[in-house]
Amino acid sequence: MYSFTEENYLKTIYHLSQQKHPESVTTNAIAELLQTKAASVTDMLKKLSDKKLISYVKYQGVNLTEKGRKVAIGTVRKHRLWEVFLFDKLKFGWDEVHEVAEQLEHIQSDNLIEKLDAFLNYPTVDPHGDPIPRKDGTIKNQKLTPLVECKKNTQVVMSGVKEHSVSFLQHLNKMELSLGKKIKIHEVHEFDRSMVLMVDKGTKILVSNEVAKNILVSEV
Amino acid sequence: MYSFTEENYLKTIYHLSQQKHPESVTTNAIAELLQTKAASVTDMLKKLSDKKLISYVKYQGVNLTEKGRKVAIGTVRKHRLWEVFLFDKLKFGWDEVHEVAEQLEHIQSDNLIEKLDAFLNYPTVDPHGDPIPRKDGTIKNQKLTPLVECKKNTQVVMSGVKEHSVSFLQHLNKMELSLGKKIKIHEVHEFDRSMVLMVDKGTKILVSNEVAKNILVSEV
DNA sequence: GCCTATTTTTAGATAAGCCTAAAAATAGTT
DNA sequence: AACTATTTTTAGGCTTATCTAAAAATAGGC
Repeated sequence: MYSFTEENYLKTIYHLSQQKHPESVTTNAIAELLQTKAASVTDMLKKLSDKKLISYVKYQGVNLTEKGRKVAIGTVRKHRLWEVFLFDKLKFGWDEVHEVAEQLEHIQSDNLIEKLDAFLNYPTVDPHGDPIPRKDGTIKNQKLTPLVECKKNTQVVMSGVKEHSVSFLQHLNKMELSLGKKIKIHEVHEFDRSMVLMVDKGTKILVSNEVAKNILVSEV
Repeated sequence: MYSFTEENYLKTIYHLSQQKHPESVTTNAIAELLQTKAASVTDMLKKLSDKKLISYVKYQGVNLTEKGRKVAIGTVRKHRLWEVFLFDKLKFGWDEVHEVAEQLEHIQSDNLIEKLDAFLNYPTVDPHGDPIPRKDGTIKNQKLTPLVECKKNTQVVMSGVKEHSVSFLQHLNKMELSLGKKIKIHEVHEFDRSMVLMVDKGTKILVSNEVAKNILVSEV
């Protein structure tokens, strides 16, 4: 139905319109996320606009139409289901799944996605804790709290990450921090806002403020 | 490494050079299998030749080089592993797997294929009984016999198909004939060379000569 | 051995998606 | 309100993979 490239543009516009608050998404922002040039983006915006997938006013940025949003969410759904497959079944690390899912998300077959969903037992979140859109396009967003906001002595469960970079995820691997771990905030250092955590009742570990800002937790 | 299109051309040339006997594969044959025009094929043959993937002499047809053969076999391996995944894990019918595997085979990740292979428990054949090339490029070809060559009262196991069309596979579904079934040749009608089979010691069924020619069996 | 039918290749175009360089529009500062 | 810096768009080109139509090479029948 839609090309590899069109799906990527729509997905990118969707992600950008989620972040921050913006009324509309800018050409440069799209170019940066897609690692391409602004001129190429403008070209594609015209095409997507002709196909009624976005509303686009020259120099004013873009927004997804309902039609475009459906395509974008469909792509996100496929991406995250494949990530679950790679992580749960093929034993990829959570730092490795994204790259391969970027390719798999463009496979065209509704039947495939439905069967994959069933095979994975209808997962609700991907390996990074991000929600998987349902077939009907709805997304159940459980709101997670940045670890950094937790008070001393509270007990929480690691349930997501804000930052998705490979280097951050690998850093968490080294610290043996992964989704589902029970975390008790043992101490908060005033000086640099670093935190001492007790993970799964094991040894205490120290995480920087930078790391604590990017870990998302939920109540026990 | 190689584009979607290049992989498809190489795979097609590989399949054609397996079929029949031919010293070299013709432009028209490639065009027909790929559902494209001879002129387009000529263009691509030049490019593949420049990349040393095929040996190509104008008007004389093509052959894969060792390099090209490796790429082709790699693609066949990926295709067949994905077919096993779709059939065994996602419960696709054997008449449905090919189409989706045509897309999945082009996903680029050696790691993915190794992990998929392990997850599937290192299968040796795909859902149609075709051998899955090993990682090193070798193919273990167990030779199968067309059912039509079997004598009355012999007992065999259905282990492959010669014809891969969706309509043939669906016809076999209707007859409840699938790989692994034990078949006893109960009778062979001289008149039209049709055969009466006893399948898994159940009821007797009649298969036409056309069908019997396209079913491959091995010894019990 | 020639002549015709078929196959294959060449020539010239098209569409998608990308690029650079230049022009136009917008936004921020005074 | 004007000037400058930034953003965005336009213009013109490139590559990949495709096409049609015409030309060239090959193969088969006599």
